[in-house]
Order: sequence, then structure tokens, then C-alpha cells
Amino acid sequence: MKLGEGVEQAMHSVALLSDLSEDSVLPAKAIASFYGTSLSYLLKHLQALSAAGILTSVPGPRGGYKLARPSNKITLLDLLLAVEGHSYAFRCREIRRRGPSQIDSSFYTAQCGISAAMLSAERLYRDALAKTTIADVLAQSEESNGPAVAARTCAYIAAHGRSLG
Amino acid sequence: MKLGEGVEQAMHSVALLSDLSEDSVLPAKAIASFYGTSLSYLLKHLQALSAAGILTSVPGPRGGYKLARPSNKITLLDLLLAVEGHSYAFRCREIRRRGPSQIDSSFYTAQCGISAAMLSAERLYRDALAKTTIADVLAQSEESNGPAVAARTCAYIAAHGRSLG
DNA sequence: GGGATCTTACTCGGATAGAGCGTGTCCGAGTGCTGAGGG
DNA sequence: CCCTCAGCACTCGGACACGCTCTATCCGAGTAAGATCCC
Repeated sequence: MKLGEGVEQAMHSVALLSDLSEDSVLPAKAIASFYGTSLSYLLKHLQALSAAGILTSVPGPRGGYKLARPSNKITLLDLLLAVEGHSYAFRCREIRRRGPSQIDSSFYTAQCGISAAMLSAERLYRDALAKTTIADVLAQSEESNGPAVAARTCAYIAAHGRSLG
Repeated sequence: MKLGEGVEQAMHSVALLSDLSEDSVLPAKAIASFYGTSLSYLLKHLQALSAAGILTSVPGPRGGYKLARPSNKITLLDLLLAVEGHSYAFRCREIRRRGPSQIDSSFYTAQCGISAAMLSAERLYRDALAKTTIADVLAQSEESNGPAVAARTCAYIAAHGRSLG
């Protein structure tokens, strides 16, 4: 029950890219520098987001990343699944059927009750994340943190963002 | 985002022990054999459950494990935390504060919005598991699977359970 | 024959190797800018 | 002075080692039953 550090990096990266004008891109190097993380490692996850259709990448000089759709259409679940994969955390191995004294499989009509309960809880988790967009998070964050933080990110974007030719 | 296989083993083990009379114990060897799992590996998790106060262990010959409290007082969350640890899956590293252009920490009054949203979803997950007891799962499972499965476990318990002297 | 004691076998408990995956890094492919050279 | 072209620097993309956690295992400590010996 542990999420990789790449999840947080991906989410913050998308949050940063949200402040970018539509016809601009921000290179991964600038994102890594802004958050003080390893560039190579961040690229790994940005590429995953790009493959999932969340980000658009522009190669070459003056290239970079930008959002593929508005931030109010990007949910935390989208980012989580893109980085960590789509499989559920709990996977039923059907150990109830193993062992020496098996009975016929037809007796096990329904799925394992434990598995059902675990997956049901996990769906609640995913539903909650699916209802929260990056735009929601940013709106709440700015409200509670005040304007200084937002000003800092805007300044950084202005300094490192690049408009597409 | 992956749960260890020990979680499933622990939960099924507790489910099996639920069918045991109060003054009896079941050795780990019998549980491992029933589920076809490795004894040594199962012991690791049964010990974790014992340390968490969910199971009671009786050493020596005719020893074994039994529930420390009734199965309707044991929730899936208890088992999950005992096996996987109490820390949350998402851990905020505060990468928003790192990087070259830090501003004073006092500006970051509230916690990170992303962290808040992730932890909030995870609490929903935990709440759902905290509301589900092993007794609930067994009741539902017996209802959907029919009596043959329950009969098998009862027979196994009768053959391998040991009453305390 | 009864009781104490010693051996024994069985249990849990903690410490110890191996495998798989996440973490971190590196080098290569592609692209647009830039400068020089020629018309 | 303007156009063409080659070189180049910068970007993303995929392939490659390292470390840690999970998986699996082994050996040691403790205990109660059972056999044995003594009274």
C-alpha cells in the first residue's frame, strides 16, 4: 500500500502546466528545476502522461509539454492510472480454492466476498479521485494559500514558457 | 499502488479462524495447508496480526492461533493496517516548496491541495473497510456460495482444531 | 502403584537469502534555430 | 541584400544499472504431552 513518488511529481507538473497559455509549452527541464527533482526521472512520468493523452509533447528546440485538454477535464484519477497503471491494488488470487481438500469449482459461484469488499472500497477511492479535477485543486489551493504562491508560479511560467511558432 | 499477497492470506486466515469455537486453537500449519500457501510466509503475517492484538497465539504442542475478539469486531481495515502498516499510500513530499525560487514558508499556510485531495479519497477507502467486518463478509459469502463451501471449512476445523486444556 | 522428572516432539518467533519492481540515470532520434556562403 | 543549405544545440523518447521492499525460507526459543525412573 504505497504509491510511487512519481504520482506526486506528475500531479504537481500538471498543476504547473495549467497556468500556461494554450499556445505555449514548457520544457521538462523547467518543471524539474521548479520542483527541484531529477529531470530524467520526471521525464519518465511526463512521457507516461503523454502516452495517456493527458499531455501533448512538442519535440525540438523551443519544444516542451502542454496540457492536451483543459485542467477542469483532467482528474486526479486520470493521473494516478497513467502513472501507476490501471490494475487494482487488491488482486484476488483465489487462495480459497487451493489446498488439499478442494471441492468442485462450480460451488464457488460468486466471487470471493473478501475480494468483493476490497474492490468495492477501492472503487469508492477511485470515484472520489475521478470527481476531483486539477482545476478544483488549484482553486482551493489558491484560496487557502494566498496570492503570493500563485504569483511565483506565474512569474516562473512567464520566464520559461515558450509560445509555439 | 499494489497490495502484498499477505493481505489476502491474512484476511482468509481470519475468516477461517472465525469458524473455530472460542476455546479452541488452529495451528498455522493447518491454515497453510488449507489454503495451499507457504507455512513460513503465512506465519510472518499471522505474527503481525498477533502483534496487533487481532489474534492470540498459544505456543507449544496443541498450540495455535485463535481470534482475540469476535469476528464482528474485526474489520478489514484492522487487517490491512496490521499487515501493510499504518502509513498512507500517498505521502506528500512537499515538492512545491523545493526548487530554486523558494519563497518564505509562511506563505504555505495550508497543506498542499493535491495532498489533501489524495488523503481525503484514501480516508473514504479506509472508512469503507472500517465498516466491513469479517462477519459481514462471511455472512454474504455463505449466502451466495451455498452451504457446500461452509461445510468443507467446518469439516476441516473439526479435523484440525484443538481445544485448550 | 503413584508421583516427579527427563526426554521429546510440536508450536510460535525472529533473523536470514532471493526475486521483482520502483527509482534513478544514461545515451540516441528527431527537430527547429542559426550562422555562413553564394547568388 | 536575400535566399539556400549545412551545422548545431536543444528537446523528447526509449533502453540500461542500482536499491529497496515483498516473497520465500531456515533455524532457534519455549511449552505441554508422554515415557521413564524412583519411591
